[in-house]
This record gives sequence, C-alpha cells and structure tokens, in this order.
Amino acid sequence: MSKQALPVVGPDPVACCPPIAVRPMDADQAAVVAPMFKALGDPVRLRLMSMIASVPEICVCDLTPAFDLSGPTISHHLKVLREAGLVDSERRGTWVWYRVRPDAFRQLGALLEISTRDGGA
Amino acid sequence: MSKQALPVVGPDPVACCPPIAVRPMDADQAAVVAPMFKALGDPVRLRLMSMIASVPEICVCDLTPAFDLSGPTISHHLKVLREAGLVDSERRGTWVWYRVRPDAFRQLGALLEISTRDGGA
DNA sequence: ATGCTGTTTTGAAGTCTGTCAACCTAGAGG
DNA sequence: CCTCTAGGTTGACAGACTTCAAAACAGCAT
Repeated sequence: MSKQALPVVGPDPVACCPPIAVRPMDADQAAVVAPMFKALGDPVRLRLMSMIASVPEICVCDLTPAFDLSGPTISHHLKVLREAGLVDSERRGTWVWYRVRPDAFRQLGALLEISTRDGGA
Repeated sequence: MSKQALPVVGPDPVACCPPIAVRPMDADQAAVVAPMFKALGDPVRLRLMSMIASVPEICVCDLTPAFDLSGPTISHHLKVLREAGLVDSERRGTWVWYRVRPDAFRQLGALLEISTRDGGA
C-alpha cells in the first residue's frame, strides 16, 4: 500500500531526471535545473545553503553575522535560494526561519550521481 | 600500505569536502566549489556537460550542432567548463575532443549527498 | 605554398548580478 | 498610540556574463 501511492509532492527526482552522466539533458530540463545550480554558484549562497542544510532549521539572525555583508545583501541571496526552490522560509513571531527543501536537494544530488556505465571514465 | 599513500592527484572529494548538509562550508572551500556550480548554472553549459558526461569523449563538432548558437559561443562555454575543472580537452588532428573529469564530477556529487543526520527534516 | 575546415581568441553590445544605502513592513512591548 | 528590532524591498551603480562578428590559429589536402 505504501508503495502504491508515492508521496509525489513535486516531480520525483530520479524518475524525472536521470543523472546527467547517463543521458544527455534536453533543453527543457536544463532550463529548469540550471537555475538551481546557478543559485549555488555564488560562494555566499553556497555557504548559506550549507548552513541551512546542516541543521533542521535556522534563523536569519544566525545567518547574517557569519558574513561581512549587509542585511539586505543576505536577504537578497536568501531570496535567490528561495526562488530556486532550494529552501523554504517561515516567519515565527519576530524571526524568520529557513529550512532546506529536501526534494530539490535530492534532485540535484541525483543529477550528479556518477554513471555506472563503466569503471574507468 | 595502500591506505597510507592515497592516490591524491587532486584533492580527495570526500576527505576534502563532506556533504554541505553535514557541516557548514567555510569560506575558502566555498570559493573553490562555487565556480563549479556556477559553471553548471547555465542551461547551455549544463547540456554541454551532460552530453560530455554521457559518453567517454565527444568532439566539438558533435556538440555545436545541438545548439542554435554560434561556434564561438559554444567554444566560450566549453572554456568555462574547462576552467571550472569539470572537463578536459585534447586536440587530435583536426578535431578537439572533450572528456569529463571524474574527480571533479564526483566531488560535486559528494557535496550534494543527503545527510544521514535524521529521517525527518 | 595555398586554400579549406574546425576551433579558439578578440572586441564590442546588451543584459544580468552583487552590493549597499535608504526606506518599508511585521511583530513585540510598552 | 508609539517605539524598537528583525527582515525584506527599492533604486542605483560597478562589474561580470552571454552572445555574435571578425580575426587568428591549427591541421589537413591539394
């Protein structure tokens, strides 16, 4: 029963996207996935993503002091991560908490899985 | 003995970089890795990377016709992938062949591995 | 040598990105 | 109501990115 109805909230990572080393990616799929990689393509955002992914959730007030950047700049980078679908945010009282979106994260990981095509290349 | 002297051609993917969901990434590491993600953050380059990674090696002459872009533009994108350390190129006679760099590819995959920290978040 | 084909480099135009200052909004607490 | 703090939004600017045309380079074949 539990296998019959998969919890497909978004597209299933693997079913939708075999690793890029297995089959050439078509233009449509690339247009969807590239923005996710792009979001991770900035050192600040990569660190933000890592800080968020390393804990169940984290407050912006704990993210900002880790950088020599203004609040608006951090806010901007968080927005990019949010719009790429990599993280979610939720206001609880005074503070805003960020959380990784595991499905998106898994999808990216699946795309970079090494091909089992051979043992050499 | 075999464990004592690791074949460290480049930095060992896993030893150097635990998944970003395990431990926050420091600024130095982010500065090294972000350009790789950035290189994959363009739809054209993502497709190029996928085409290259799907086969042992591939000629530029087989890459260019897959896009509605000029030769120089494709060449530029290939250069970005090359300088990010994701692919290698080799001229053989008239044509230039591109090949994925498995170590870099593995490193990126390892970074996106899902944390085994828990089953919930 | 001369030409032909495949690939890269150079130069330039237009667009996008990262950053901050200034301002605005949401909630807590008088 | 007002004030204070935490975050986000807007506007602006310097620098980077994508793209192409033109030129340069590399190798094969007359």
